[in-house]
Amino acid sequence: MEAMTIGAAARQSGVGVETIRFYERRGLVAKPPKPFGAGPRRYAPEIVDRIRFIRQAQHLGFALREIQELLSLQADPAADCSDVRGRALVKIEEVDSRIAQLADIRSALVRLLAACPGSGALGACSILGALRVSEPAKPGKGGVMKSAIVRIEGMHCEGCAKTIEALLGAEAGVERAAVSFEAREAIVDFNPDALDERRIAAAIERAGYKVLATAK
Amino acid sequence: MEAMTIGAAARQSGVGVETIRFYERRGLVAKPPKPFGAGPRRYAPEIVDRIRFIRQAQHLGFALREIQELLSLQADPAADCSDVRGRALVKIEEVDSRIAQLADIRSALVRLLAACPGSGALGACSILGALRVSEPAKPGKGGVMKSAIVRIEGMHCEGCAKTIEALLGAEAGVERAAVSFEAREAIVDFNPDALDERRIAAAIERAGYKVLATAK
DNA sequence: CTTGACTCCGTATCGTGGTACGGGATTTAT
DNA sequence: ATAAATCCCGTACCACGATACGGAGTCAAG
Repeated sequence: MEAMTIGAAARQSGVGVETIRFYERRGLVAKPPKPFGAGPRRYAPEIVDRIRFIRQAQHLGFALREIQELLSLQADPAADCSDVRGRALVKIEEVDSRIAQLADIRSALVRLLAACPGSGALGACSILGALRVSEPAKPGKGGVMKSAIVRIEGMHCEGCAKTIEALLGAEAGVERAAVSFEAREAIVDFNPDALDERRIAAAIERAGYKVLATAK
Repeated sequence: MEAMTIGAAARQSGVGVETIRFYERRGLVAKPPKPFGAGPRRYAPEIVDRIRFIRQAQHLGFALREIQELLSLQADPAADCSDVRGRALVKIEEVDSRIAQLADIRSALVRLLAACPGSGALGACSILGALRVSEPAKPGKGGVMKSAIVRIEGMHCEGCAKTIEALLGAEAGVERAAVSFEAREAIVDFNPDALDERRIAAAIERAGYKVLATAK
């Protein structure tokens, strides 16, 4: 196996012909020179290794642009192993933050599910309701901040208080939320343009607690 | 605030004008009819709610196509809350599998890092070497699995236990995590190449609980 | 000497979620 | 009255990683 056509190279490296051409256009692999006269380009077996390298790195979450850098690093005599190590570290951090982000999404979804009655008319669907309510809330755009004290019934423990706090904190327009299990109340600072007491109460009730009254 | 121009609607819902037009093209929001004679289209205030709904759902990981379905569901008198619930469940599963995939990537990267000398010539770089060779270890390929029992302080209720469990499950390298509120402990099976007890403890403490000790 | 398989090369298309541009009409503020 | 802001509408473009298409050339086998 000394030199092969693009089709053979594609089969050996497990990608499509078009993909190799695509990598050539992107500068990830070299395009062999046209043979004298006519005939197909001849690919050296190293290209297969190079393509496998690319696919491996992709599996690890590296983008083609980053793989390109790894490959030039590989060709650079002045490059040090710590350069590569650094890139791996950065990638781990990226993966971590993506995971954390997904974990947030997950817990928000779980929260919605937990508050959902499970069946019945859509008008009462707490999931759709939660989606309807919230808002992006501009960060402190000089808008007046309002404060509400909400009495809550049905908390069992400090953990419930924390749950409600997190819930309120996630609500759009809420600047700060403090829930006391002992005092059975929540103190919520919020942007009145984005939110009102009714909505706050609704958010708490959606989580399965009872709101007694709100005071300014 | 009865009807507004597209610009006002955009400001109120926190998106750009172009985005609203884009949503109109995608059929996510209705395009108000042109007023008789001349003048800008007039948007009803409901559009703001609808756009906020869309953004909220996006935050939860729903694609625009899926949001479109949620919106039609909302308009469908025959739709049931359980339909919505089902979609949320599916989305959670998607999020979970994406997290699992990222966890695999993470542990592969960590493994590479662990084997890396940290500096020196690239020829000897084990990371590049591993990429050159094929195939990252498949999960459960005889890799030793370790088990740890972690005593936890600060759980208030069964919900706390579930929280920690989900958290640990999302940690890279964790194969299985069971948290008992009654026993005040977590049993974690994990890949020792990707993780150790310190990291597990750190993950739990990050969530606000206290770890007492770990035993093999 | 024809058929089929393959190559070459440029260009177009996909899906995802938008953003940008440009020219003309109109509305609002001064 | 005029300038600045907005609106309208179509179209083009961004990243990302490919995949598809079409017409022409080349090659080996039957």
